[in-house]
Amino acid sequence: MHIDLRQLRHFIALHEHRSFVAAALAVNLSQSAFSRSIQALEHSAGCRLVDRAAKDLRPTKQGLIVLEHARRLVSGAHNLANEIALFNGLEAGELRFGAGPAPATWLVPRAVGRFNVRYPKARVSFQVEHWQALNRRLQAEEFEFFVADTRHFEADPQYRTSRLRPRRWHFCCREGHPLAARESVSAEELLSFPLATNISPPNIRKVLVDLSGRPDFRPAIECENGHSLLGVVLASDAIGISSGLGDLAPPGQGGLRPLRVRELPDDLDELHTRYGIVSRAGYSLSPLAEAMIDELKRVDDAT
DNA sequence: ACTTCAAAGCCCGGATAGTA
DNA sequence: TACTATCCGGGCTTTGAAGT
Repeated sequence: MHIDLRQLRHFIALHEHRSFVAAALAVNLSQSAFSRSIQALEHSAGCRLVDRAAKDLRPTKQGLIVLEHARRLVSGAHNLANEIALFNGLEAGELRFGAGPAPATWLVPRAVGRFNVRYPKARVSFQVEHWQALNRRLQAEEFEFFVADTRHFEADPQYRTSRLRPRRWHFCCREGHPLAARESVSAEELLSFPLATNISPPNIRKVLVDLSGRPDFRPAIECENGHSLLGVVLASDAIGISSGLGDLAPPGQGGLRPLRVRELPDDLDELHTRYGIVSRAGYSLSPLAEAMIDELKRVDDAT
């Protein structure tokens, strides 16, 4: 059987998108070229790899075997390219990863900064998105890993998760805010001000629903960009959420002030972050990805 | 040993037929 | 109607023979 990595990539894309049209689009091919690529792979294998009679285009038994090996081979090829780049250009490879809004405000920029000092020739691009979009990109092999809340992935054998230190998050307001000087505030007082936050993390959503008593609670201001939200908090009377990753400034520096809410016990599990590194199980990471994860863990440990 | 060049092969996109 | 398969022509790459 002749092994063609391009065809294997196409087969993986077909499995992920479950549509010739969508998969062709994802790999930048026309539908006809994509269809022929899958046919050529099936011809090489000497059997059907996709059950076209099934509406979800599921792989046949042979297709599942090919898929399993295809993932390993494609990942191996990527790692090989990166390792050769490491030898040839002294860390001149390319790394792409993703980050959730909260880690992207503080942890990721610091780690990327340190990484760049260590590997000045490496090209790094990271994208900040909601966890579902991060997951889509991970599955499409656009990312090697992402840094985000790991709750959605821990129990799923398709993923490998590595937890960072849990941190206490706080409601916060600007210095000079009517609540800033208070030792503690009630939920009612807190919610009398507009809330500017992202409610994607399930723990934050649960706390807000419990505090407000409303299952459909929505903040007044929502945005995926953590920096923008904290900017709103600094420029208004809105209440925000500091991620516990170093965005609170010492008093007197015009930064954000944490607010203690009387109804929330300090040991409440939902008040702690569960950030971590999420990658695909069964895929080894490139040396650059490993190096970036090391930096993320070092920055996490140092703060 | 190296270069040139034509033929063959491969892959592509567009158009369209066939099917559920 | 949406989706996959096939036909066709164009462009690029590879191969191998011929020439230097």
